[in-house]
Amino acid sequence: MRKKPQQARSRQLVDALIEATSKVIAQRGLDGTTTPAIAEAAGVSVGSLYQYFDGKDALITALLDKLVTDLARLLDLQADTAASMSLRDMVRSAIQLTLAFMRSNEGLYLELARNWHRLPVDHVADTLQGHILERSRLYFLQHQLEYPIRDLPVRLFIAYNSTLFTLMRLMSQEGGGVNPEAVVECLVDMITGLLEQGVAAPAPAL
Amino acid sequence: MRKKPQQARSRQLVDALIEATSKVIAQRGLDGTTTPAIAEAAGVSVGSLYQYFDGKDALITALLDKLVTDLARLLDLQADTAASMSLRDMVRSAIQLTLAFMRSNEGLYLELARNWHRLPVDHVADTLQGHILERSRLYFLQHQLEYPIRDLPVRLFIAYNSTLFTLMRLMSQEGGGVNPEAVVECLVDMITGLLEQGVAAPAPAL
Amino acid sequence: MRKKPQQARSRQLVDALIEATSKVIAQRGLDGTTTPAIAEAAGVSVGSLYQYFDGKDALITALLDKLVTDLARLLDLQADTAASMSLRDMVRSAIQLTLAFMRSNEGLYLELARNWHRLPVDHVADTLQGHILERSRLYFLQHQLEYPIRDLPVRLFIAYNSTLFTLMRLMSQEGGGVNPEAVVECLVDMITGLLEQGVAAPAPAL
Amino acid sequence: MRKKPQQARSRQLVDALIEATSKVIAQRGLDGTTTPAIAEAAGVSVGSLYQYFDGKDALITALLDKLVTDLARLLDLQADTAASMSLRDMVRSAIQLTLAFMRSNEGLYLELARNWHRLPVDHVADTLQGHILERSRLYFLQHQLEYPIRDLPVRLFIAYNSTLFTLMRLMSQEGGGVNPEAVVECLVDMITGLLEQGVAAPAPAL
DNA sequence: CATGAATGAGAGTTCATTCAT
DNA sequence: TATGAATGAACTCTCATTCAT
Repeated sequence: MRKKPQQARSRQLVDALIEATSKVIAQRGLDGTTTPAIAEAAGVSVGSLYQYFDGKDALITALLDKLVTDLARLLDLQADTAASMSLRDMVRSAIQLTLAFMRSNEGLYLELARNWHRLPVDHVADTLQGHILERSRLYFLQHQLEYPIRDLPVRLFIAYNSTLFTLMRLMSQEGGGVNPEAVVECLVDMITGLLEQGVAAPAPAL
Repeated sequence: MRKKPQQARSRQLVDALIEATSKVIAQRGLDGTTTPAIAEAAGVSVGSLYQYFDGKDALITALLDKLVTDLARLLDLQADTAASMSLRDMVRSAIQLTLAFMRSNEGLYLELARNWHRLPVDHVADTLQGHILERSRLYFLQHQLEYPIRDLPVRLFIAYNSTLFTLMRLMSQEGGGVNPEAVVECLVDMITGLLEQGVAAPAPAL
Repeated sequence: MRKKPQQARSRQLVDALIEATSKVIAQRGLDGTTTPAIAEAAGVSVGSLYQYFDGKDALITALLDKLVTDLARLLDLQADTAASMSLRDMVRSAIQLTLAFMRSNEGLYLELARNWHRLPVDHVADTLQGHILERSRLYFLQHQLEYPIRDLPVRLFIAYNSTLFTLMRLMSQEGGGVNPEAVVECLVDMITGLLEQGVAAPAPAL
Repeated sequence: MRKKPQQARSRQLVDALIEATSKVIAQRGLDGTTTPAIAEAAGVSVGSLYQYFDGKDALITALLDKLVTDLARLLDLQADTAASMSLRDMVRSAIQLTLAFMRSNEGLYLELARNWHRLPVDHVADTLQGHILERSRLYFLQHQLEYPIRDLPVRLFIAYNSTLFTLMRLMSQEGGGVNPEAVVECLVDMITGLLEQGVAAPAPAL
């Protein structure tokens, strides 16, 4: 950020610009997200945008920073609720939450997830990974499962990448032959299995 | 495609352009792939490019069409080899093949997979899906597993999306904390489990 | 200037702005001198800047006006000291003073001299020219050289332009092959000769 | 230069762009020399400009490269003519040539000289310096003056810088009080003296 | 047919200046 | 009066596409 907003008005502007960025990404895609488009969506001139942000990338980074906060809060909430669930129910809950989240906000999160490799995503990833790891550790402890679970980071890495991409693809071709409910249920089975395998002995080959 | 290449030279030119497209994508990324760059890589003028293709998108479509053929052939080969394997070994073989494939060709396939949602990917997806479904059907029949497997399309949908994205992420941060071998092995377990569940009774909750 | 500063605070502000202008020019060059930068350096808002100055040009004009006063005072001082010197020593003294002056103030004067033609320089030039002419007249009178010297204004015009530009170029490529001491000494000879020729008969051709 | 012009038409364009650059500099000054202005003056679109030049700086560099060639040729011509002159006449001839040169081309050279420190001038300076040094060496040899002259590079450095800036200033305020002929004549005396001093013993102080 | 010159809309960015607060 | 938010014209540069040669 170039200048620190010192008046109330400009703090509003900064928020409006980030909000506008999210709208534009949602509506026109990441490629259609241009500085003119953002400025227009925020109802200000391009100049104002550059008063507070170094450019498009800075705006997107700011948006991601804001989202990661929201997301972490959401995850905490879900974790509290999920503490008492069975593993399977917890996984289902998490997946359904993710799906709802990606469907919300006019597809913003879907578009961001799709374009992850073009975004400055390290900070977000680290933060979320930390959150999830900690939450998982607690869950397993509370449920008196032996801990540390075998390869927990690896299992979680696979778990959320698999879930994310599968859901992304699901949403991208919704109405295109795959039954969403079936996918979710099957995904729940798979992820539950993945995590259980970290506790029990490796499954024998078929 | 504007013109159907009927002379040998024209067919060579078309091939050269598609080949050039793949090179440029691999070397400069999808965003850096410009028509002048493609023409130059093909040793042809931009004008000629437009003689045979409607534009950049048409070239990329053509490239994908070509790749899908190659891929199908590769899959067939692997399927023949895999016919005699246990399910787990077949899954491992498929995943390792996928990983090797994405690493090959100077990262072309990785770049394409990353940007799948910006590409005209429907045809590719349908073709591959058909291939994989058919191959799987055969495999299960040969192994005298009851057939039709419960929700086979859904399970396959989840299987390849999970695998693809996890491997993509793995490659994007190679050397960044995750152990590739462990991920692959864990992935093998997970996918094997996913497919087995279509055969056996649903796993009871933990 | 928009307003005449009548209160003490206003006068301080005006001074601070001019001072800030000189700092910014010295540090960022004339091209990098922007009104926001000046305001910030002065610890004032852009708005205030425009309360007291019509714009960037007015600020620079004010800076030059201030500098010409300082310069005239410096010249007077030097003139007093130089009154008793031989012509050669006086010339050397003046040149060394000029060099020191241009090196001072973090290169401000060098930057101004370089960009003279983009600056409102007439007033400065006239004032200095008057000063120098008067001082020279006095010097020659005191040293009982016949007066008026032939073409004194012309000789002085050549003298300071030659000196200024040669020193500017010298400083711009310091460490680049030319020996500063040798240049200064040679310059002293040349300028001394130039002035002497106004007294004695024109030198015969070689 | 980005692309090498392969067709005759584009070679013309390259020339037209350089020509346009010189016109724009002459007419609107270096600050007014923008890529749109150059493109318009050349009667082409901005895009064409960027096909052959990396930008404004590249165009200016190309212009300077072209000018240095012209200048060197001019200097050689003058040197041949001047070979038989007395030192004073040669100096006068050179100064008058410089003045005429700077007045030509609608003030282009004047504007370039004024802004020397903002231009990529190293190549030009080196080339000209080499030319002048070599020519001078020959001249002094031919006139059986002892060689090497004391501090020849230093004397030449002073000679052309003094001449250039004095003439620049003269032209910038033409009609403003200084008599051009008188300045030139006086300058001739000064430069002649400067060079003679490298041959004879240093002049005694007045 | 092949060529590559030419286009121009549109992106990102800067900064002198104004004006509501 | 002081502030700093807001403006917007202007600039540099890119690239998909067309079309004269």
